[in-house]
Amino acid sequence: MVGYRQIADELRATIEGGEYGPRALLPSVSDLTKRYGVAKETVRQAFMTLAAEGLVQSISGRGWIVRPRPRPRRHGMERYSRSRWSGEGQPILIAETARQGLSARQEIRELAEVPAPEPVAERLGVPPGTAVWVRRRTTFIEDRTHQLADSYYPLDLVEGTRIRREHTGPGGSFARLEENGVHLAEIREEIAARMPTSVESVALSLPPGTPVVELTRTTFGATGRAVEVMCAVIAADMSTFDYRFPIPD
Amino acid sequence: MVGYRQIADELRATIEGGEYGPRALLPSVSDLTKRYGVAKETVRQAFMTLAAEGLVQSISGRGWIVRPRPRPRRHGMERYSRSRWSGEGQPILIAETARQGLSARQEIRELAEVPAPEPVAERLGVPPGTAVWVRRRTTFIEDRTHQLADSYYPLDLVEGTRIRREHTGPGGSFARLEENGVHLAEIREEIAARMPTSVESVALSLPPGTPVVELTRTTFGATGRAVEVMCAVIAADMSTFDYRFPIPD
DNA sequence: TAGTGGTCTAGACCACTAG
DNA sequence: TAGTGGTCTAGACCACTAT
Repeated sequence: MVGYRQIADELRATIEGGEYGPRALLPSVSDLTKRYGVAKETVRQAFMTLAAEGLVQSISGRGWIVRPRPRPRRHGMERYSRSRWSGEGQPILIAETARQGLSARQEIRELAEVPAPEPVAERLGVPPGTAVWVRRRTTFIEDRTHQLADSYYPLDLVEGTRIRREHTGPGGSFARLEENGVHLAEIREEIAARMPTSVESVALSLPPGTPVVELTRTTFGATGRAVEVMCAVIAADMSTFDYRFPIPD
Repeated sequence: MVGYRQIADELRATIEGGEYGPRALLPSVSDLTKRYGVAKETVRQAFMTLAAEGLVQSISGRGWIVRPRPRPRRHGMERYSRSRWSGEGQPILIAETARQGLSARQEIRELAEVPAPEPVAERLGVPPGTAVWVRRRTTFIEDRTHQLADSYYPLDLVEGTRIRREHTGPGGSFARLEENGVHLAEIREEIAARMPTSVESVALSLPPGTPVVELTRTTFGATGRAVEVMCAVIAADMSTFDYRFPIPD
């Protein structure tokens, strides 16, 4: 008896064998029902299995195609280089993508004073619920939604600065923090991966079978104080992260 | 008309609302078909949707449960500290998990001389296809499969060392490389996330809806030569990665 | 308009678990 | 043995695309 697994396995093998390139139209469901002598739902389940693996994608009214793999953008440590954002620099993300020949833009979703969520409070070193300033923004690369990023700041550091406004000015919020007397010294990045919630899936227009990377960045001043915590949710198929460090003692 | 999306949305809301804790048994499919007045397959599709999000999991003969989220293991840079593996140390992974109060073990899947795959050759700085030594191993944490890790070495560095054997001895392969005249200096880690292939899914016994993290580690000697490339595939729900670094100039 | 996939039904048979 | 989910069928109706 032919089952959906077998059909999925054979389709997977032919795709991975290179017979169908990115965006190539696969045999239609009704073709396959005839070829295997099974019901339509059985073939569909095979396709759904591959979709959950991120291998294929259905296009309304056309059929199933091999899902194109976007070339991922590299997030290296050098994107934080002081020389890029001090002086006349641009915000980090925009500057960094421009260097890679990609267009990028961002939209502010919210600017507000909110109680610090627990993971943020912990990293800022304040009691949970302490009022903090949040900038919630959505960034786009080549007009595809790329990440949802929420940056949290202690209130005293953003008081009277352009961090509270939509446009933070040349060099972005890093430059504004330094103008406000904070010398930025160190970055901590924590990375995890998971499947998106349904809200994120819509907001990032993720095809089924695309995980997200959760990046939590904590920025420290020279005194060791945490001055910013950014929580970002990033489409995994558009990103790789790159770190270099000496072997610790 | 009640569709599978609506049923999925309502189930998701009650789960996220905390009504059902980890491993709690959800209402059965036949309960829900009665409650919503729909066919069995419709309810099943709702559950399948949530399974792909990693929220629920079916248990044969029992029903659908809320999927427990394993507490992830933290991979910090300090796991590479020289003091941990020089002298009488243990291999890095085993030592590191022991510090976190977890049992770990590893099984060697293959020890062989193979042509370097392209990504490995590129990082080792050799032409693709150059013969290299590979150690393929599977690691387990608390007896759950945790990662598939393949380490590649230039042949001249493993000649006559215990890196070619199943047991590399105290301090693991890092210690053996240093004995062989390489002073280890720097680590590069590249991280990406994706859905597992079907092979990985079986090998790591991943529940549906669990992504994997691809970690590519390159180890450099003091002269700048790449002396090891490790390609690891890790269950994402068991891992977070943690980096700290000074803001570059 | 013909062909594509998306959703849903009502019922069948299976393997597995629990009492 | 009764209840659970897993798979499959044959057919229905829908929205969408291409021509």
